[in-house]
Amino acid sequence: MADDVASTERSRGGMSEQRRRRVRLEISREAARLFWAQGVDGTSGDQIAEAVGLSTRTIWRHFRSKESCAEPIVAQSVEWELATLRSWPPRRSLEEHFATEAKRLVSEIGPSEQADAGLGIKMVRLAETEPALRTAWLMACDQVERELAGVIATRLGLRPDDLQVRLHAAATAAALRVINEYVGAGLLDGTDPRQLGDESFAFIADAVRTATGGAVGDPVHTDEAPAEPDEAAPGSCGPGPSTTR
Amino acid sequence: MADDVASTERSRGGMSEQRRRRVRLEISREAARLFWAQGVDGTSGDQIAEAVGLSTRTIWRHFRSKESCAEPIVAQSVEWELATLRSWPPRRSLEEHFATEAKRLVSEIGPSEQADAGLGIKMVRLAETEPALRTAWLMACDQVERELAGVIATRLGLRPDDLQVRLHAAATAAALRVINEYVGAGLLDGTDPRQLGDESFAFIADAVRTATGGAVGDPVHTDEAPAEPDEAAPGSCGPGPSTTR
DNA sequence: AACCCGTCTGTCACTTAGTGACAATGTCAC
DNA sequence: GTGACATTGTCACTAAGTGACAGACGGGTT
Repeated sequence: MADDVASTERSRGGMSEQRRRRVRLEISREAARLFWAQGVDGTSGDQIAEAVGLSTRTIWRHFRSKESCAEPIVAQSVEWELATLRSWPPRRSLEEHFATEAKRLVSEIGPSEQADAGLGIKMVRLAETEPALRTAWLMACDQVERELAGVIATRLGLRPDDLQVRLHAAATAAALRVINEYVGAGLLDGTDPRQLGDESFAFIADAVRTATGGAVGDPVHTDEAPAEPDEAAPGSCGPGPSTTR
Repeated sequence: MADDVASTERSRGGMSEQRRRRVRLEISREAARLFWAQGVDGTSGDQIAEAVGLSTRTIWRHFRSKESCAEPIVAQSVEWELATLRSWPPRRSLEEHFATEAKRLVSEIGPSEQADAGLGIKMVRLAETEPALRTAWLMACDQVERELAGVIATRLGLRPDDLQVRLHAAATAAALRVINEYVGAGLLDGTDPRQLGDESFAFIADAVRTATGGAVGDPVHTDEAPAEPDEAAPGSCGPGPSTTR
């Protein structure tokens, strides 16, 4: 918690990169708290600035608009899914990978992360009624989509801007968004977090397979011998969901 | 062409409903034209008002924000897809329906509609770089998603707020969005519209099947005897039905 | 005709989100 | 230390958007 900025890169031109993200996150926390307590319209830039202890001008230096103040806290709430997808080894199935990563996550999470996650869920909930916030949420999902395109492209051996890849990424990201909204709503309504968490892993794996027509989800063979000639023809019949559980 | 407002409903409170939509569309046309010519930031509310021949105050009476001025023209550019999905008879396949509707559309389209469609495509293109406009585009896609939920729910015999339906709708809407962006970019780059049009129909049908894991796209049997036992269990473990709600 | 009534619109004053410009401070490199 | 650069604060300013009031249009009643 001490001001140890030693080990971080600050190659040239100030302590940016890392410190900037911390400041943005700090602002975002306060903004989200106020948004949830008083609504977006009921919260002014001056209030946010005062709450975080900075001048209003500095707030606008870090965020281009009031609503976008919520972005970091929202982005962080999907960051773990993103990181999980990013670190998905080619030779593992989605279910396996999510199961192990989820375990690791549960053991590593601290109270601060938990609070942030709660704020993120609240922002997603607010986004359902506040169009201004919906932008922030959809932007975060947009980012997920972009990252997913990279992941999927790698697994299918195609380029990230390939139309098929983009379609898969978009469908998957949309499904993830719906699941996040569903799980978030459940958590706010008091559903048992543990059960909901377990459910959500199954949901995610299932949704990814479905949204990509079964093309993404199974282990892939990197070297050669595709052995799955069905991925190019997205016909009606579903793929064999080899539950590697 | 004449001011025949007779046949239209004006059940309560003035000629609204229809006239209001015309005014909004008129504003939207000019706004889109200016946005494309000078960028969003380079266009002021006063300019839009002057271009359309109204006072600035009236613009804000019709639109809650500058960017949202683009919404009607964007919404109209996806309206035909929406209408096509909406009128999709249960017993037909998606390919059949889109093919006949596309023919009908080509014969019915006029120069005004064509101009509007061009503006819509330009707005979608602009949305890739102008975050303010991206909101309008994503909002339109959001509307598509909602309508799709209804369509899919009907075809699968489920409720529109069923999680599975929402997942299918979200994935499908996302795929449609990507196709629209792809086709729009192609049109602006000078690809032959006819060929691109034919392509897009195939894309859409294909994408809908893929995005829903094959659950949506085929004719359905309304009365009974599903004859397609694969649609209920789209993945490994069917978590959906046990909604703890 | 005059009259009323409701809606739409314009004008103007006003709040607030967001920017530009400049000065003050703080930090690193030397 | 001093100079270069980045961050922040202060203040004046533009532009988005709202509230309030008044006039215009239009249609129905007598």
